[in-house]
Amino acid sequence: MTIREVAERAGVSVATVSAVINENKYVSDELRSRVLQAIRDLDYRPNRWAKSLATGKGYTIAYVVPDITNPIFSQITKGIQEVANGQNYSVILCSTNFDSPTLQRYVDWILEMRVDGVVFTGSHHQQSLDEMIRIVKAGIPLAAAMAPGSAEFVDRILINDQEAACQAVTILQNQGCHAVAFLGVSESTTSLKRLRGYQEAVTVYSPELTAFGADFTWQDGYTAMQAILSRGCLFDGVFAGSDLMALGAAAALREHSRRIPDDIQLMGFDNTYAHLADSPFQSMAIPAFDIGKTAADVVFWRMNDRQRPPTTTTLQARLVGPAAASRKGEFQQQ
Amino acid sequence: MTIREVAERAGVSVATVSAVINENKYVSDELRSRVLQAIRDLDYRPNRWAKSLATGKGYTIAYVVPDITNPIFSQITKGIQEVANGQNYSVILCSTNFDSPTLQRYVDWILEMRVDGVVFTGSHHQQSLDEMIRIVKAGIPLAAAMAPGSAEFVDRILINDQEAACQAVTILQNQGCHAVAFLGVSESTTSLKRLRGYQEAVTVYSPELTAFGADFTWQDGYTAMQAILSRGCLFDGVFAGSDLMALGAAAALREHSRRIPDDIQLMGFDNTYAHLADSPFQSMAIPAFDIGKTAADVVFWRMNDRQRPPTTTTLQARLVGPAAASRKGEFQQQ
DNA sequence: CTGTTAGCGCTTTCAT
DNA sequence: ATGAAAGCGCTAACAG
Repeated sequence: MTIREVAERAGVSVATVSAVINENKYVSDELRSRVLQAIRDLDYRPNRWAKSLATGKGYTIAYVVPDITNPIFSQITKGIQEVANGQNYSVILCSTNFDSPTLQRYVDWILEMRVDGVVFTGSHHQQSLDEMIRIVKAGIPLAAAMAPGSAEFVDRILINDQEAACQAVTILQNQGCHAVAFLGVSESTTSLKRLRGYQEAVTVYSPELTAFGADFTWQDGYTAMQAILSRGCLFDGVFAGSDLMALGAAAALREHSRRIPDDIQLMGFDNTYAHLADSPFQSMAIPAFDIGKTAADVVFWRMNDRQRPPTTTTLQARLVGPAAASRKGEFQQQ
Repeated sequence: MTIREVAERAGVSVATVSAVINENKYVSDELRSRVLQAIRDLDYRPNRWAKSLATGKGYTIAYVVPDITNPIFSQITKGIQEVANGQNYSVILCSTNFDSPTLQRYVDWILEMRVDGVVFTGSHHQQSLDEMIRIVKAGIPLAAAMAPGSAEFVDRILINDQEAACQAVTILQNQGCHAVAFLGVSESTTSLKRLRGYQEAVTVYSPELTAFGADFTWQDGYTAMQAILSRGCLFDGVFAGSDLMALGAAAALREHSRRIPDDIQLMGFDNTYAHLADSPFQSMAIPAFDIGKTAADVVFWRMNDRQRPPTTTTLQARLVGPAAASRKGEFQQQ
């Protein structure tokens, strides 16, 4: 089913058919309706490959992400989709599963596909930076969402980690906490920023109230909390690096017969699971959907101005309390 | 950067360059190395659009999904990716957010893109069926994962809902439960199958031990559990339609001072959140990753045999208990 | 207003 | 073993 067949059937030239489809040239009503009829008769659909080849535009943007299973990242995906689809672009998902060869293959593919733009959420590993460089060098607009600090050569969308952490701890203090523990992740620049915010908020910084895991998982939260508990120091608040860590911490606290929120105030980060806990806790919500939207906006914006120096957009995390939390988890199977 | 420039630089014809790249014709070592060198020098990458146009193959398969945020669906995505990438195909994500126009736009797009295959997870609404029909009519191989029963005209990948439900209830009974309550979803064929399995397992079927929500959410589980509790009938086990429902049910039970698992044995379905609960419960795990893999396999298989009548593949749900559950939730931020 | 035609970059006979 | 050239389906000057 080609444009030529449509043209023949309608008794016009291919140029006319093209003009009708793209509505970019004046065509008499007479011919237009004949063409439209032929298109319907034949159930014709323009071939995107040919169109892209001829125009040099693919109308696709790629989203590179380490793990689509992560709720934050799938929310970001949604945000990207929302604005991309609004501009008639489609989004190609490149989920690398934290695997180097996979990441590299995807970037190769992105380069071959002549994708119009890329949103990138990577890790702090060097490879992420290298791959971003390859994309940028190829002249493809790229926005890095929640990128590590070292990615200043590219448009970035960040959240106010330090400030948010400071706010979170301050809120706990205002709610009556005298000593807030901090559960972080070593080797994470994000966690480091939050630690700074924490230090900013506490009047005196006691290292024995902090503990660090290898990652933002339940297990890391559990272990870190145990570590602090075993030190025997007093505390009445806990600020965890992620909701999953908070959940792990809650389990550890429970084993030590500390009650939430009676004995201990718990605060998570990212608001992915806070409302599902037995004793719902507060959490600083990462505006993941908006991050996605903003990242896509930045990509489109960059498409029209390739010269401007790299930009940084900072979005605000916001507190979500047990009261405010909607318990309506979305889960539909069919 | 075109194949012609590479050819000129290497002092050969474009046909030779093409042959070197695709390794499908004999080329002397001499020329091959000159070509490869030129490719490196120019950092040349073949243009996928042109290639696809010339060959009629796009090496992409699309995954249509109502909501990528749903952990089950993102697991399926991973499975699809795994096999697709293994065959050098890429996966395009079409997340419709349960929105009709979006779904339609995506299918239009799939048709224009001349995608090589489609994996479809839809709802039980008529539109899903209609869109699947459009795709199939266009001659594109399509596998429906967890599709409603009415989609027999297409390759399907299902799970043994009825049998799994029967097993789940039987397990509860073997663990000492005398009366198991059932929390389902009205208007869901999946839930209906599970209800049948439930009925199969219980010796006497008491409708007052069942309740149905509008969806598989926390809230629905909470409300349904409340409904049963308010009837005052005795029960010592609960089989919920999803882990989220189970979590909601747990909250309701807690409010009525019923302890898990001391007073009540709780069983979820899908194993998405069971291990995160305060009192971890059992759950029938949906093999989502395998569903994705199988669906993709079926698509590839269908690509090579378009005549064979539609197939149905059934995968087994399996029990995951609190003991077996790994508490290592995956959650990495950066 | 409409049609002719030359590409877009790659593959693939078919000669040589 | 290599190259010339004819497409793949569409767009966009350019002519009329």
